[in-house]
Order: sequence, then C-alpha cells, then structure tokens
Amino acid sequence: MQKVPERSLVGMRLLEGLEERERLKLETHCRWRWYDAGERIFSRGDESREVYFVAEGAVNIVDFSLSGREVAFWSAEAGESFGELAAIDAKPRSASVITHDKTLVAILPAAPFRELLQQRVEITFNVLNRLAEIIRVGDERIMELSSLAATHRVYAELLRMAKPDAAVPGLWVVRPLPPLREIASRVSTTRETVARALSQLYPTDLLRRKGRNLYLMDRDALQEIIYALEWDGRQQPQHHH
Amino acid sequence: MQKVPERSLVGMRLLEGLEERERLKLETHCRWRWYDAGERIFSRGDESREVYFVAEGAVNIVDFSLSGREVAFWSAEAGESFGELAAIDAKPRSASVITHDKTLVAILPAAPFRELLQQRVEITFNVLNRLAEIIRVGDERIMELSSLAATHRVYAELLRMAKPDAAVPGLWVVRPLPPLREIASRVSTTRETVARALSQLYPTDLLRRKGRNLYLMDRDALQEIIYALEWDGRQQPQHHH
DNA sequence: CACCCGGTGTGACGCCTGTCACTGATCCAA
DNA sequence: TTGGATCAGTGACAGGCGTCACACCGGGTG
Repeated sequence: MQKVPERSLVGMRLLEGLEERERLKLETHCRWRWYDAGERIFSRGDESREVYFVAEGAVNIVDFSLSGREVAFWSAEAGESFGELAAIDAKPRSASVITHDKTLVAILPAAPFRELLQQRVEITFNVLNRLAEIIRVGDERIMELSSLAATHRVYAELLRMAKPDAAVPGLWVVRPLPPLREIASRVSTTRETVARALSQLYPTDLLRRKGRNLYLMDRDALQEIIYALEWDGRQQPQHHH
Repeated sequence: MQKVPERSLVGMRLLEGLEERERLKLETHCRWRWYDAGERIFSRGDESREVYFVAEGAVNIVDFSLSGREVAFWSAEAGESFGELAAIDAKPRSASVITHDKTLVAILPAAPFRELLQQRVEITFNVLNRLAEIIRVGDERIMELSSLAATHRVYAELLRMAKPDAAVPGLWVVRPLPPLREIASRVSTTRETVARALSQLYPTDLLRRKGRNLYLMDRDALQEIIYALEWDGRQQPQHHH
C-alpha cells in the first residue's frame, strides 16, 4: 500500500498504460516537492496550471465559504492526481488543495501534460474516466445535500468510510476515525451535529466506538435507517392532492 | 438563435472543429427522434450508452430523491449534448433526462463516439473542456448548498438567469420567468420558499414583476445582499475562542 | 507536574424553512 | 360562461440544526 518515496511517476493511476520510455520523458518535465501536513499547495482562483501527482502522503481538495466554513470536495492519496481541470481548460483553480499529511508531489506543467494527451489516447481516456467519476460523485453529493438531513448525511459518510473488518465477517470498521470536524466538512454540517449523530446511535448498538476505531455492527441496518428516515421523516411524495 | 430542424450535426458545440467529411460519416451512425415536451428520454440507472445531441428544443438533466423531490442538475439546449458520461465510462446513467420543450435529438451509439474520440484529438479536447465545465459548475453548486440559506440560493439563481435589458442599460431581466417550481428544483428548495423569497424583495424595489417578466432593478445590490446576509446572518467565522 | 491545545460531548436557544392547507389568478377548452 | 388544471401567494406550525457556551479528556511539552 505504502509507496516508496522514489521520485518517479510509476504507479500513477492517471498514467496507467504509459510505456516506460514515455514515462521517463514525462518525468524530465516534473518538479518534485515536499509539503508539510496542513500546508496549502494552491488556492481557488490561483492562476497556476500545473498537474500534480501525489507520490506520498495525501491531500484534501477543499473550498471555503465567505464565512470561513470549509467544504471538502474530495481527496487524493498516493498514486492519484489533482489539478487537471486548470491544465485542461486554462481557467483559474476551482478549489484549494491542502495537504492532509506530509506529502511528496510531482508537479507537471500544463504544456507537457496537454502534449501527452494529444499523443497518447489511452491516457486521455484515463483522464476522461477520472473526470466522469468526479462528476458522478459530485452529483451524488448534490442529491444528498438536497434530500438528506444533516444527520443522515453523516451516516451516509460513515458507510462510505467503513471497510470490512479483517477478523469478523459482517463487521465494518472506520479506522482510524478522523476528527469529527473533518467528517463535518465532507457532508457540509458542523462538528457538533456529527457528534450528536453518533451519540444518537450508540444506544441502538448499531455503532460502537473503541478509541479511534468506530465499528458498524450492522451495516445494512444503518443503510436502512438513512432511507427509512427520509420516508416517514422529512418529506412525503408531493403528489398534488 | 433558433435552429432549423434539419437533420444534421452542424452547429453541435461538442463537434466544433470536425471536418465536414467526418461529420457526414458520423451522421450515418445517428438515429433521429422527436420527443414531446415533458417526455423522459432516459432514467438514472438505465443501461443505455448513447450520446445525445439536441438539434431543437431543450432538455433538463435531473434526478429524483427517494421521496420524489426533483433536483435539476443542468439543462441542454439546441447545439448542446448530453449522455456522454455513460458513453465514456460504460457505467449506468447517472441522471435522468426530461424534455423541457418538444425536442429533436440525434442519438449516437457509444462505439462510434469512442472511435471519434480516438481519432480526433480536437473533439476529445472539446469533451474534456465540457466535463471540466460541468465539474466547475457542480462544485459551485455544492458550495452554495453548503453555505447559503435557501432564500439566498434563490437570489443567486435569479442573478444567473437574468440578462441585461435591451432597452434600459443597467436593468436586468429574467424573461420569461419560469414556473417557481422549476427554480425551486434548481436550487433545491420548495416552490413556497421561492415565492416567499421573491415577495420579501418586492417592497425593497430591487425586484419588480410584470407578467412573466421579472426585473432586477439593481443587480449589484442583489448580489450584495446574498453575501451580506451570509456575513452577519447565518454563520460567523468559527475561529476557536 | 502544570499547562496548553485540539478534540469531544451536550445543553439551551432561536431562526429558517419544509410541510400542510387555503385562497386566488390565469388560461384553455367545452 | 363554467369547469379543470397549473401556478402563485401566504398563514400556521413544528422540528432540525446552526450557534454559543462550557465541561471534560488525553497527549505532548516546558
């Protein structure tokens, strides 16, 4: 899982299918740089156009409302990339990027990136697929924001974060549980609401917390709750009477 | 503005830069079809993979929450296209498409579309740019949903819909004002809230309504209100005390 | 140890806005 | 004109959750 911090573009998902020769050539255009955890790589509105490849560490792509509220769009880990948008359409950055951990990135200027796209259709398809994925996830998010109450969005995020437990089949774990503040920014609510959402579920024994591990005792039941609550809870089908 | 309903792909933005020969060849793969206003072209989850070009009319790309609430993502008018996502990544439809008006579409199967992308890089860049645009707009939307109250989102939508008045400089018009229900679905709120948002503004004389025209008397002032209200209104910067 | 700092839990309060229920307008067809 | 359908405006109500405030906890540091 962990990638040796060699300075190469091996293993970058966006470049899958690229022959070694071309990869090496691409690397000659790259600048490498380490960022500390919590550093800002670029900001929304910036005029830079480079594409970034994460070799080690992880970053969050976020934006801030006028009031300072942080909204997390997505994140990129080792092997993933970000910043393609500006390189493609030559417009200012649409979001800011903040490192989550200590992070090593390869910085590729827009020109060689675009040249690559022109020459290697396979890579272009990788990019197309990635953008398509981003759109799909974004649409999901919009739907969630539009139709799910804050509490339910928190549960939905838990389901997304949880992975099957290695030992007990049927048991799911979020490990490590990130600071609630982070979850909040992913589902556009507040730290307090996340805390309350969890507290509300402990008594039912669907959720159990041990240190920085959060166990989902019954994933399906939790899934159920999200939708069930939308039904008899918030809004009824507004078939005009 | 209006396009003659000739059955050709001339003027399709996604195909800009395509030579006539290739365009004609592409047309041989197309199926043409008229849809009535309000018809559903495809639904989220469908397994179809065709790309659609709107020759005449307009469609809305929408999705429905479990409770039946309609959320509008965007729309496509004559010259624009939709359905590229599924053609690109071969996954089920991410949203539903419903005609807004009587609409003529050209239906291009995924295979020739992908072939086109492989052969004509210019077209691929058109697609990349379009996807990038969709992502940018989507991110804006997420930010709005996360940080603006429903009333303010309505105002923001008005600003988006308004166009400068031909006669009076400085005056902006929304013409024709769509049914409030439609505005509501674009900013994820209810018909009633939209109505109240407008009513609230009439007394200030920032808004004036004449039949199906809605005049923005002072666009900048309206803009101002949206952000001003976020400041001293809802949430303060939560600099930890 | 004492201290600070970031992360957690939870109570109180109040506004926003979704829901329900009516009343009217507008427009078109019979 | 009369009916029906869609659209608009508004009052009443209640519940969700954002905001503020405070207490607690654990871990690193001087």
